[in-house]
Amino acid sequence: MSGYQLRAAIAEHLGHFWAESFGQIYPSLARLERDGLVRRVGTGRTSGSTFELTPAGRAALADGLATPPESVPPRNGVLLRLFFGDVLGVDGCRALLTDVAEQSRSALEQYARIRAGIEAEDGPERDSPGRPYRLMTLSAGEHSARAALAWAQECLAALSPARPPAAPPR
Amino acid sequence: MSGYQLRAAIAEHLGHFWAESFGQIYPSLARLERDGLVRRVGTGRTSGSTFELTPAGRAALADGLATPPESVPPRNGVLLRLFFGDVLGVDGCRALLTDVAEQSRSALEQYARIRAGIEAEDGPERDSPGRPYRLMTLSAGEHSARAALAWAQECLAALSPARPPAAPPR
DNA sequence: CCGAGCATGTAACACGTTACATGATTGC
DNA sequence: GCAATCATGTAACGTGTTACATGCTCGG
Repeated sequence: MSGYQLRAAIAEHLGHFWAESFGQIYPSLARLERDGLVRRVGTGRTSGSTFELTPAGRAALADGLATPPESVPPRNGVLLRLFFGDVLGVDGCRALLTDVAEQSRSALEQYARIRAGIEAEDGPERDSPGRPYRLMTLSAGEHSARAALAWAQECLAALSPARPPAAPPR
Repeated sequence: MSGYQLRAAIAEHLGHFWAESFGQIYPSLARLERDGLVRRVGTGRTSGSTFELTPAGRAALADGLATPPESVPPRNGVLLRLFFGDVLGVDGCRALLTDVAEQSRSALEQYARIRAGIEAEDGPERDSPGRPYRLMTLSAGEHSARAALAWAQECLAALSPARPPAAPPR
């Protein structure tokens, strides 16, 4: 692939859990070529060149995948705001939570479409070695979105009714 | 609080979803003092000085909390590795997933302890305005950890016997 | 007296994004 | 011809981490 195609492929297939910018991709591609891990293989559809993994590159990939993922220090802006909910105010919290719920719902819809697409696959695609793993990453998104939705709804329920019920209008 | 105490408080109370390093805290504290948002209030237990929010600082805090949280581009090392599961190999994937399951379980245990502590609160603590919000952030961790655990178990089940992965329930 | 914890700060470094500059090709 | 898309790369900037340097004080 070319750098451009690579970015498009990453956005399409890994979009839910990974992102790369051009500022990362092009220098990386240059470094990989210098180190003999990818090879410039020809000119693409327009003017750019496309790359492919060398055997050494494929080995380096397997190696990199085998290293344990480094845990990043967490930074959840929603939870931080909610933790200071008494400073933010109930309305602000509600807005935050309805947003989470909405985003979770729309993520779930998108995942359903993707799942339908994968499950409709037929022929050689159906037996591709990567298919089970695509389904697993998809399932991770589904679990995570369902959990976020359930949580947001639970919090909204806890927030909405004033526990001591006000006198109902009559 | 002093910068040191601040870091300890963040690690203790926000540890599941936020982290700050000294390299962040001290320069920030200096900037906040320069801008009149915090005030140096005295010497702490040993030799350092402690700070408190000024009224302007409290207003700025409320303001900052009200701004919508910026969404960070996702970077999930586990899912990235799993996506390339056919390159990584089944054993590597299993190791990844058992790790997720283990970490989720231990997180759930810790959350249970924290929940017990909050629910055992009595007297003035029980009516503190921040209490419901502490419970909400805790609940977020619980939902998320449960979802991660369920997902990991589902994937492990799909991986262990030579069997096509079943769609998750629901 | 000494080690552990409290406390402060800086400097180097890595990372990653954004914006910008530039240009080729293709379809209308 | 022109807009959209494909394509490449760099430079500035911000952010955050890590490691280091430093010193106090309190309990044993």
